Amino acid sequence: MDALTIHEAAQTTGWSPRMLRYIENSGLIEARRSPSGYRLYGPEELQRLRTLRELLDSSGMSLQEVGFALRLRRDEELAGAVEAWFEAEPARPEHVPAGDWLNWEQEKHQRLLAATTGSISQLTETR
Amino acid sequence: MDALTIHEAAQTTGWSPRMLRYIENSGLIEARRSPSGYRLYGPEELQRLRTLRELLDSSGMSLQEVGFALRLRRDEELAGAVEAWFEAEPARPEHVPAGDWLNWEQEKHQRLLAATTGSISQLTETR
DNA sequence: CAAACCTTGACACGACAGTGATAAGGTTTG
DNA sequence: CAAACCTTATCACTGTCGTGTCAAGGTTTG
Repeated sequence: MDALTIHEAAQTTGWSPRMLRYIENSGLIEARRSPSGYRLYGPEELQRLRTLRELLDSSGMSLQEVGFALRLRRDEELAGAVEAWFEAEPARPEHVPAGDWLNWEQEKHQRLLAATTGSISQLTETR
Repeated sequence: MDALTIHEAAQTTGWSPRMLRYIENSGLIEARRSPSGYRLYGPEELQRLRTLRELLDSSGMSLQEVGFALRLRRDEELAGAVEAWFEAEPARPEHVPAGDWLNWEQEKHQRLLAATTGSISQLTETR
């Protein structure tokens, strides 16, 4: 039986059992379950728990941010939308007729949205 | 003078002046300043403010998460550490002698740390 | 010069993240 | 079978995010 129960896993990884459950339903590290529903932590999960702690400590990230990073790499569309927002930055217009620039920006906004966010924009409509 | 003051910018973008300042010191969108220190929002900033709102609304991200995404793309080392953590996932050991596996994980952890986090590890030491 | 802006800093408040503790009930095991 | 686990759910508390508001003081402008 090369798997630990939640208390044992907590022991070797330095997390509390509470946090192990919390981490699990944040989607970061899920333990497999015994027939009766007990969490079982194998070598891989213990490894990830230890490196997770290390990651948080050394980088100053929050659990939630790691969760977000996970979301970013799982959700292609989300990553694309974020990417698009950052990429749009350098696009500074040089010469637009005075009085028109504000409006021009509005239109550009529309164009960009249509071009970049793709199916996300369905959800947005005219709100 | 093709730039708006903070109130005007708030007006056209739908943010409050308060939030414009908040967004600024979260590092997301910085307005240039007039000689006396007033924030001045040009076309580009207005554009970004509008698309930022769109991004938040359509993707369900928080401001803080966009801020984190920014940090991720500015801080190479941070991105590397996160990447390394996710990449380590599939590396599941197949056969380790019974009784040794727990220890093996410990060592692997050390190796991985040394290999991936680079100069970050200086900060971590033996804490 | 007074009204209407702007600045930074602070207090406040609801929502949520992170975490412990505790309750009510099922499982494993000496 | 009782002790020592496990499960989910909930209450509670601290801290941070997102946001408004207000204070004290500088700037712009009719």
